[in-house]
Amino acid sequence: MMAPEKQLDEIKRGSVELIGEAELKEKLKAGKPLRVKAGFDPTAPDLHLGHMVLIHKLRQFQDLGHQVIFLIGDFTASVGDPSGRSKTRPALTPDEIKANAKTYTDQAFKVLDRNKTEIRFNTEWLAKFTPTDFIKLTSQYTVARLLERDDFGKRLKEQQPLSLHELIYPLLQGYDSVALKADVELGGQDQKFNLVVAREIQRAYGQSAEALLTMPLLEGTDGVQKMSKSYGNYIGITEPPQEMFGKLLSITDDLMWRYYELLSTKTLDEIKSLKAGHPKLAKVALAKEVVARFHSEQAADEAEKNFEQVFAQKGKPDEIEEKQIKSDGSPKELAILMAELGLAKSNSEARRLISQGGVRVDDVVIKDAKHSIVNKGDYLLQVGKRRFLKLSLQ
RNA sequence: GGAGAGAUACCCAAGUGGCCAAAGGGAGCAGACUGUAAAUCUGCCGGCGUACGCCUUCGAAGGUUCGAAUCCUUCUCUCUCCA
Repeated sequence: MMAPEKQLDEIKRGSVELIGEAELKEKLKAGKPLRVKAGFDPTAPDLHLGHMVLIHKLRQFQDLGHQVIFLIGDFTASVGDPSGRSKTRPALTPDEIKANAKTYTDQAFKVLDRNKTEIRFNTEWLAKFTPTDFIKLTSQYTVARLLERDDFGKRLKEQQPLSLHELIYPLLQGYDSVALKADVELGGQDQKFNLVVAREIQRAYGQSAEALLTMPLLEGTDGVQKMSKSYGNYIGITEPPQEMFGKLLSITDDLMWRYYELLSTKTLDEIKSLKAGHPKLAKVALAKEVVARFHSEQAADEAEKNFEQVFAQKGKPDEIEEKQIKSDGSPKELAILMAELGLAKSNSEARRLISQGGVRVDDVVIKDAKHSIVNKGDYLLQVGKRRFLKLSLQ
């Protein structure tokens, strides 16, 4: 095993904060593999690059020879995390959770070593909680201290709802660490409060407090808000290579370096030399690296080629979705066709797109909102810069 | 338990009887410019119709009125203060 100091350097790389460093060092010196925990919420079945920041870090722990615990918060998910207000989450059935969890782990194992990962669900211990257990847990912490949390205080001030069960959430999450006897917990920066509570809960239950490693939140493709499915600014790791590549190239330059910092396996020196070159080249390299990781080298090459073809040379992708529509011989209004084909949400929207010059048929910009397609045959429809569809009118 | 405030379109937020499909901002979409970057500028931004227009929408359900997001009643939810 690597020397404790060197391990610490590796562990801290890219992180925001490491709490409990001294104890961690002691544990490392003891030479026993650490139990490293990170929790995930199985309400959304898809992982995106934002989750990968954490998983990437978990992988590093694995490489250092530690035991990684991939905790699926199936119980806490039903409690509802404090960030989503007033939306009643549909209660997932055990089957759905199982299915989500499988998708989750399958995706995570593109980065993690499956054989070295312990997968756990927190219903395992939380579902067995008796009222007595529950009271014992809740008596370990005071309301005032819970209200110290920014989220909570802010919501109170802004007159937003704050439910009782949300206050309890951090305690439950903290108990996970007790049940798992975690030595280290990873979490996003936004999880800091919950994580700190976990340390105290562990102490209250007679365990040594885990070290906390917080990672920055990856901004989504908009470059402002954290990557999240609900903001629609995410890059899902199961997205097709071309999609992934395109999204990565559309991020801002500043954001690109963040992605490098948090997701790339490139060394700091390599990144430095990329910074000296043209940003476009660096962005392509990033996009290729990510696509290669979640798909394959080959897919990455193809995605790049396709991209250059479509955008740099204003060509078309090699593969374009095809749809057929039956014609009765009468002229078909383009706008209506577009709505039918899903290229626009409504006829009106389609008309707007057309009159704004955003629609091409066989490479010709159509500006007449009343434009109709008369003859049967094949047409290539293009909306905006990147949406293509082959229409076969029969 | 008592008193008060509030719920408006994807989000924030104006609007207190007709001029409201509903100001403004953000997000989004399209165009110009580019490196499909950012910034900037332009247009659009509930649905249907080329348009005058029509239909559905302002927490929910009823009611008053020629006419309601706006007034009344009940209900649901949230917040604040007091106990």
